[in-house]
Amino acid sequence: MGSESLDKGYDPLNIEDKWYQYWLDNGAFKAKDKSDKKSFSIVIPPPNVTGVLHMGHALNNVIQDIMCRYRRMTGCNVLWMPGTDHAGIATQNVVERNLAKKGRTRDQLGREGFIEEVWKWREKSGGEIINQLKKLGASCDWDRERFTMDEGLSDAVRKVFVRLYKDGLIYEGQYIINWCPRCRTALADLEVEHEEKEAYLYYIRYPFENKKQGLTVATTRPETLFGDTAVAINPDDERFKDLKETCVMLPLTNRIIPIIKDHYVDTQFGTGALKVTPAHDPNDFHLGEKHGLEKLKVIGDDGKMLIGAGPYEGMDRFECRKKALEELKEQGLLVKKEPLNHSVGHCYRCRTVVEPSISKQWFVKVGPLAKKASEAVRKGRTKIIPDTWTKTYFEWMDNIRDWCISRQIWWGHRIPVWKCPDCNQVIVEEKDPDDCPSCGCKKLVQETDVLDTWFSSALWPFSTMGWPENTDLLKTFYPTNVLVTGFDILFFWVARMMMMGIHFMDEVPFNDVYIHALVRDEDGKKMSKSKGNVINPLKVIDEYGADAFRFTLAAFAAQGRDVKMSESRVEGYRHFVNKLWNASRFALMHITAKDTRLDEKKLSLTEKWILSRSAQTALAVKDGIENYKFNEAASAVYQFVWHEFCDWYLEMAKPALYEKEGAKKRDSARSVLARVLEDILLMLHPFMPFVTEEIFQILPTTEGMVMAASFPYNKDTYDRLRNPAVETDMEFVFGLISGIRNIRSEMNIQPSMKIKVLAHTENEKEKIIIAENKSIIVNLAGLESFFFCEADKIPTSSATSVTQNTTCFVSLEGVIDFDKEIARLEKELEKNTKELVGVQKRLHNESFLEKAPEDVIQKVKDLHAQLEEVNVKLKANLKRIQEMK
RNA sequence: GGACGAUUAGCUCAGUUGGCUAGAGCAUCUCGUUUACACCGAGAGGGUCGUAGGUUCGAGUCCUACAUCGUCCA
Repeated sequence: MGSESLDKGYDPLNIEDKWYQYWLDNGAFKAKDKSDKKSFSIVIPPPNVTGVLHMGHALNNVIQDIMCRYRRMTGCNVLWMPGTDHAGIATQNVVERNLAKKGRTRDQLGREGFIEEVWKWREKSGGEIINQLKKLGASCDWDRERFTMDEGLSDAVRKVFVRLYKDGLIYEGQYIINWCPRCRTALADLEVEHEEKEAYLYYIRYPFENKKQGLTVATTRPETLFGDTAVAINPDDERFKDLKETCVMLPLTNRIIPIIKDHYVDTQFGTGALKVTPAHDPNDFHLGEKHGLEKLKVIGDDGKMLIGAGPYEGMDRFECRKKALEELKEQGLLVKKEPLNHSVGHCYRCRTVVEPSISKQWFVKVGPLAKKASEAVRKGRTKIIPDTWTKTYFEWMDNIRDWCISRQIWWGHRIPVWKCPDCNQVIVEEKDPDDCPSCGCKKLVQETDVLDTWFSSALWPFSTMGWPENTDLLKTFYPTNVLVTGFDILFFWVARMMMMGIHFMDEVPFNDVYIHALVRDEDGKKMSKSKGNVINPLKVIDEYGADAFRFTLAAFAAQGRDVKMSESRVEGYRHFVNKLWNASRFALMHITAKDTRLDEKKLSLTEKWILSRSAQTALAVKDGIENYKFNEAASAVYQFVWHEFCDWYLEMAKPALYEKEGAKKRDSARSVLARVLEDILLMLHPFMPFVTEEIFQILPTTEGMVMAASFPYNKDTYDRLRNPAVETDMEFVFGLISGIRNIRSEMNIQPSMKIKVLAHTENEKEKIIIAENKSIIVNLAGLESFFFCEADKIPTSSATSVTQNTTCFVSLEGVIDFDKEIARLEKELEKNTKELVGVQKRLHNESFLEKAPEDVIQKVKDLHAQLEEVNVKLKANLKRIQEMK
């Protein structure tokens, strides 16, 4: 299926779609309901059906995909369960807006007609995000895709509601809740976003009955005064100790309200007198309950004033604030106003200022559920990573308030509660009842509210696997291994899944929760449409390819730190994809189908070295992915591929590959090249699935698809190939080459000019390494000749570089610049001396020798010997050159 | 007001249980088209690791305080 030859540059266009389809056709993403293999499962955080792919989704799903692809390569039966969420309020808003364009409203359609309209919308344009996830390369088991409004999931929702109700964990009650006057629905506490706003604190005088003086209260919301049913003061407040009056007159009305005393009142804030509006403020609500005050609702569900506001009835709440203030001023009751910053709650779906309002709603009593969910994390049955979020989780769980689950919208799971109009019987059942079980009345009325969307998403880990049936899927994959999510829905979703999972499955929904960072713009600002700093992931994919984009996300996804995204970074990693592409192109010029046999006993130093490094890198990638350190995995493989494989190994292998050292060496080089390249493709595949599949399929030495291949780490191979001694020897060779290159560069010797170098060393091992790797040094340092020389035959007119015990003399006859060489050596000597002094200081410190561990002391001693050796040689070289001048 | 996080090279960030001569990428400077790649190669410069104390033989790493920035909660 591969192309016949590789183009000079990598072009992701076409290639990506081709392989994605190929994987689908081959069922590569499919999970088995039952299998002998080890299972690994993740449920996707279901994106809103209204959603379009943004950077947050991209990061979230790339991380999941990396893990899933990796686990498949280690032989697991992997389930990545995909789906979308019906997003009650958001979806209803979208469909309503569409209707409005046609000049229609949902009320005109009626409930059933409107819901039909929503389903039509969903068929046509809902779930576009699923296709976008495919562009990313997400390897979800798409045949199992679920939607929270599907029949099966809806049944689960109903069952859960009924059971919780019967367990006494769901109740209906008249409470103060957060009301969005635009969405016309209740919101949970969590769904309110607080924002710091500049406003005024108004001081309003509430006169005593004799119309003299009175109490001055301070408020930011004067329009609520119509709902005041008391004024509260602190009984300990000195200012009011002589107060005789028990009542005040409520301005702009003719009502008289009592003065109550309560320690709750903050004597520091405002005037110490607090207006109490139980129907429109959560704190006042509790104060009202305590003192048996009337709860007078004066702001309607549409945000307009109710009859209690007298002449202002029907006026918008903010307009009323303005008008009421004017009137108060006129009457001389507005004492003063001062600027104040305070936080104002906004609807998280439409940004409208939320109105705390009293209303009849359904609640989940979360206390008992939260306790178990909290315990599960405390006992380590679920681990939150990074650990810092654990504290946040506990804080929320331990101070949790009941969860308002009813929403006054139409799109969602309708609450399975019926009331009998005749006998007021409440019926809560899984199946729609025909008649009242107590009086037989047939005109039962179903609750009109629907459930909070998060109520159904809380069931996601088991409802998607077929619960309440005890399916094979559940047996195989529940609890899931890990949940990957952003911290913004830790409470909304993760915490609630924990509660529901434990309650209904008797088992936590996931072993690990990995919380990743937020994706921000390059200045670290949150991306938002209004700021105009949004980067569209699909555009990035179009321009740079999904592989480059994925690798960028992985490389920047360090734990606990936000990802700052900019296109130039993606561009950088596109270069990496291209580098891999070209290295493969080079390899393909040499490798044939026969080059699969690797004789590990007949390898050269460089071959042993690259195999050792490859083994080490595979381990680093494995560790990185398994420990959620994706950036470490990514950078390990990046460093290896670019700077070890390409920069060193390929260059060193060229003479052998071009058959300058005989057929045997050529074949060995070929098979090592084939092997290492294959390992690279395998370890890169979780990060860059497309380009690795393309190359893998073209390589003559590989079979099948890279997606189904085995990850190149296992303990036996690692122990056999990893060789630290070889790495040390190789580094010595690199040191020699770099030393000579440095001289070439500093002395402005053109790369095309071949030079003569002599080496002197007293160290036998170094002599052997040099002799064995002579041709490599000659090639990579651009030498004309390279020989050993004895101490008495040291060339005079040469620049020198010291590597361990070896000194290289770079012959510069006629072209040597003595001053330059002296300066160069002095600089090196200075650096060396500085280090040497530091090390000596430590070795002369008795407490160091006494208290430091043995291995550390030995290390320092070795280092000292090394430095001293080099020091002596540098000095000698310097002296010699100074005498020459 | 409470909680958490950040502060390391010009920029973006790594840096395990303290053993470091503090790393990488991008950017900068010099040289160079040698048949995988100029989306490239070779070489170089650049940091008193936010500030002040403390613990320790030894601190970028641990502790305390402060400063600046950011996020969440009230």
